[in-house]
Order: sequence, then structure tokens, then C-alpha cells
Amino acid sequence: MSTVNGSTWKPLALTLTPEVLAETLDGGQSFRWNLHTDGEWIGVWGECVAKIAQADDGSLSWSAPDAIADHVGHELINYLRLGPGLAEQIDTLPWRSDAHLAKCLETFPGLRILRQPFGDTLLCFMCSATKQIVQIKQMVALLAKRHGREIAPGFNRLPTWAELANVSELTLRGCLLGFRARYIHQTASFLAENPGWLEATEALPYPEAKERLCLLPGVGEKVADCVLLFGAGRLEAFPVDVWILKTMERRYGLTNWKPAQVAQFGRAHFGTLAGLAQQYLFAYERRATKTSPIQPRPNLSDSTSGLSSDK
DNA sequence: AGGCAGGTGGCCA
DNA sequence: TGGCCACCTGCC
Repeated sequence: MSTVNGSTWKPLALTLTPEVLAETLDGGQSFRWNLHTDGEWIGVWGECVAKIAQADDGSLSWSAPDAIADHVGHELINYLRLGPGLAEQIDTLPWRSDAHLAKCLETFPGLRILRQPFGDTLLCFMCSATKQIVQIKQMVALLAKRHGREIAPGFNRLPTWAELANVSELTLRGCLLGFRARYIHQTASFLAENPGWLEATEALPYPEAKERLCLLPGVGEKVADCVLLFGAGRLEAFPVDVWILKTMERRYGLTNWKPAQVAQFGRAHFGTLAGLAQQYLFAYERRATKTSPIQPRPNLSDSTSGLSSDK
């Protein structure tokens, strides 16, 4: 179930605050990591399952089922982008002339863009339309459980697009997908009829790749940008969702700007790593909302003294 | 108890 | 191009 019996713990060349770790694994980039009561994260991506534990000093270590531990250890480097270069990339962002960006960068030190499998990322973000993270996680958990292959005892990968092509729309609806089921079914059919299409798309330069992704039913600019940013390492992709719309209005004065205009502003202002900047802005805005809600939820039960008088 | 949620596609001026 | 609306349904 929720345990990974496996290899010994090995160190990761990464130290983060618990909050940044949570924001990285479970902040809306990926939907298959869960924090367990013992404080360990367990996650699945591609054919990998891993546990990540954090020491009091913030340093991280990982473990995986013995049978796939070597593979996981290799993939983890890529998935978490543990190679050098992040600090240099951050430094090229326009934080020197953008005080709000500077604030976001210092609030989430070490926050990074994951490098997830392309097809999996497409599936997850096709599920994401008008859903919150909790619900997206439920959908993909069910998709994996019911239609994905088992990769370790108790853990399934997400179904591949080839596998999804054999699942009816009605069956997909059983995974809480709602109207997204039709899009996913149609996309699976299209991809089954066009072998290599997805792989070719992943290899294309950003503008062409985005244009092609938008041809898929259920994929618009926002989803395409998320897939390219989180599933293909295209750091110039700048997804504009309701959160970014809100933060660009609040922090940059872009009142009543439309998504396409905000996207253009983002690319112009933040440059070729706009997507990286976007992730910091996104994290900051989510935290600001959690800390001091713009619209505090009224506690209706306080309006009576505990005795409810009906009628 | 209902409204709302990290969009997209289609239809109308 | 721009604005509106239907599309599913489980959470808060």
C-alpha cells in the first residue's frame, strides 16, 4: 500500500526547507506525491517509485524498492534536476529590477521545475481543467490503480496513451474525470492512429511543440504550456492560469489583462526562463492566500450559541 | 447545502 | 477578436 520496502537510504545532493520540498513535489507540478504520517514523501513518476525523507537539517535522502532501485536512483537526478545550473539560471532572472520576483525567490529557496515524463504530464494536465490539486490527485490515482501497470508491489504507473486507447469513455468517467473523459478518450484515439506523434512533438522547438499540442482535444494554451514546462523542460513556457492572472494583477498591476496578453508580458519581462519565474510567483501567491486569505471563509457556526433553532 | 474549481471548445455579434 | 456558456462532479 503505502510503504516502499526496499533499498537502504541514500543521500540526495539537495537540502530544502520542508515547505519548499512540499511546494516542489506537491505544489501543482506533479500529482503523484503524498506526505505520510511518518514525515516521508512517497511518489510515482514514469516507471519509478521512491520515498524521500528529510533530516532535521533539511538534507534529503531517498529509497526505492530493491528491484528498481538502480533505475530510480539514476532517474531521480534528472527528475529533480540535481545537476548544477539552477542557481545560475535563477541569477539570470530579472530579480535585480523586480522587487516582487526577488521576494518570491528568497521565500522559496531551491524551488525547482521537475522534469516529468511527457506523456504522463499530458494526461495529468488534461485532468486539471477547473479542478483543485486534491481532486486532480484523486483522478490520476484512480487512473493508475485501474488502468496502469504495476511497477512495484502496491504501486502502479499511469496508463500509457496506448493503454488509454483501449479504455472506453464511459469507463474513464468512472475515474472521476467528468467531461474530461471525452477529451482524454479522443486524444488517446488520435495518438493511437498517429504513432510517434507525441515523441515527435516533444522533440520540436517550443513554439511548434505548443502549436501541435493545442491540436489535441482538451488541450489549450494553458495545458500545453504546463506539459512543456513540467514534462519537457521548456523553461520558456509561461502557463497562465487563474492564479497567475491574479498575481500579475495584484503584484504587477495588470488589471483586466487577458491570458494571452499576460503570457506575452511574462515572456517579455521574465525572459527565456519565464516558466521558472512563474513557478516562484505561483508558489508565493498560493502561500499568501493560505496565510491571509483574501476572502476569509465565514464560520457560520459561530453565529449561534450552539443551539440551532430550525424554522 | 450548494457553489465552486490551476480550462477548453463552440457559438454568437 | 471578444464575450458568454456548457461541460462533470467531489470537496470545502
